[in-house]
Amino acid sequence: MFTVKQLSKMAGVTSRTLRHYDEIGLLKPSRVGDNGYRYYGEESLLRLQQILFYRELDMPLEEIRKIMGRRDFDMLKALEIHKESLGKQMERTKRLLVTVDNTINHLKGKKIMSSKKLFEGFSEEEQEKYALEAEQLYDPETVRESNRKWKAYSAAKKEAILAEGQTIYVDMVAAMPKGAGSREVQAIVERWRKHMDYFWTPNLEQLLDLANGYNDDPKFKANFDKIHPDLAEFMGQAVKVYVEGKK
Amino acid sequence: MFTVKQLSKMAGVTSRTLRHYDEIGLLKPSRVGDNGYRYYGEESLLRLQQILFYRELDMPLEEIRKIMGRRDFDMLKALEIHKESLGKQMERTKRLLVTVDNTINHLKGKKIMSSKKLFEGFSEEEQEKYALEAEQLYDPETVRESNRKWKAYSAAKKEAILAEGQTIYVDMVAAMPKGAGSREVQAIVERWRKHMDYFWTPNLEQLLDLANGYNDDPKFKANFDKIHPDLAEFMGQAVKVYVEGKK
DNA sequence: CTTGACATTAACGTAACGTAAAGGTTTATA
DNA sequence: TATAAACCTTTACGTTACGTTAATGTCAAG
Repeated sequence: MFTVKQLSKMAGVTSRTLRHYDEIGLLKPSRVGDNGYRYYGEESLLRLQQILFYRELDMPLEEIRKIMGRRDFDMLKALEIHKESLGKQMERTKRLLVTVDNTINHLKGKKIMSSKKLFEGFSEEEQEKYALEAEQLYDPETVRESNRKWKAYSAAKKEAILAEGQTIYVDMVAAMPKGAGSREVQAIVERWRKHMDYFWTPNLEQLLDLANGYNDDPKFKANFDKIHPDLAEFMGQAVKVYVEGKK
Repeated sequence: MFTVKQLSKMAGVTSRTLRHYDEIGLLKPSRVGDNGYRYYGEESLLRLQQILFYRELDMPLEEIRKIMGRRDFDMLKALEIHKESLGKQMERTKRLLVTVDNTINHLKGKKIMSSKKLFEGFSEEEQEKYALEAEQLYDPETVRESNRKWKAYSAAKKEAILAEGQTIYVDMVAAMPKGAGSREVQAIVERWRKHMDYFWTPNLEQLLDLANGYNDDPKFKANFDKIHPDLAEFMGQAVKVYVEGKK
């Protein structure tokens, strides 16, 4: 068990940072003493390391929390992806070094640079930086494939489950005119929650994240759009009402 | 001449960012039209590029402004230092990649890692990142050496000037009990300002930055401490009063 | 001459902590 | 055993570098 100071020194962060991560639920201490002191165990080390890798790529803490909160979060897979991302970062820095050299020669009059060449390496699809990591987030393939529960079902059962999902979404579309807060819609959300049980059992917060994921992730959204263009957003609202009602 | 949108697209920043840089005086447009539109010329390109290089190393905008506001700011020299700094960044990333690999093997049970090895590459003298760049700021050697005015003096004259500086600081220490706002101290500040003229003629804001630099820069402060432990701080206060009185 | 893409200022919002302030706890040492 | 140094706590306001409306003005093209 490590104290705040010990862990912070090891990882090169301040104790304020650890307290902040506790506050936002990103890294909770393994144990809290009667005196209120935070104590971190070995597991915390690996988790903090992961957080720092994500942070290294300027990923918002909120998103880090979402990714690491996933039921199918795989640390080994995450580390492999970090390797790729860090590699991209190195390439970016290399391009910047080239730009520096070019600019030096430009200033010495040995070379002429176009306006846009001056900024080569800075932007250039800057979202691609941690795009890889983010992709890991709400890709339905990944979600199902990596799930033990799902794998255990027979082929026939899988078919049936997927069909059930379809009817739920179709029913939801039919109920949309009633409004997200209506009894009918909320009943369907209840069915949807039970349905999710086939894959994994999310808590209320994760349930909300999942429904919002329908909006955020393009692949997921595309599937919903096929049923109805407003379904994805409607689901988000309906689940929000549902979750708030449960608390 | 480029519009906000054009420049922002080239450099990969938002127009809000450019407006912000204008606000804080980091990058002013070359010309402002009667309609209030900002127009940026070729010089702005190089300046923005510099800013982005500094920003790449997580340097606060305020510090960037200070460095680039220096009378002896040398773009070529700055670019050379960027090369070094970016090189350090690459080494850091390399170490992180090693840490990723080590952790992977650790998780696979092929290796045992010490707690601190888990965080290798994250901190490790993290201040050194742009220490090089910041050093350029208030290092008296750099300042004097790179100054044309100073170089032009004869050896004897240089001696005399440095001696004059000493008497000013000694007089200042003697006047400290009178208080920073006292007539005596303010008179010495006036002498000090004239004295600075031998090196370069700063405006009021730069004068304040310089005096504060006596506090911030360890090398500079060490020299002052030899005369009196409170001199550096006192100078800052006295000059602050002086500058505020002049405005 | 209108429409759409651009520009402006003003002002409030946010993320990830930094930085006191005011106070309890633990540990080393005299 | 006392007491100081070094740790820990919560509370709360401050800061940086913009993002994000909102309300409005301007310019280029059809």
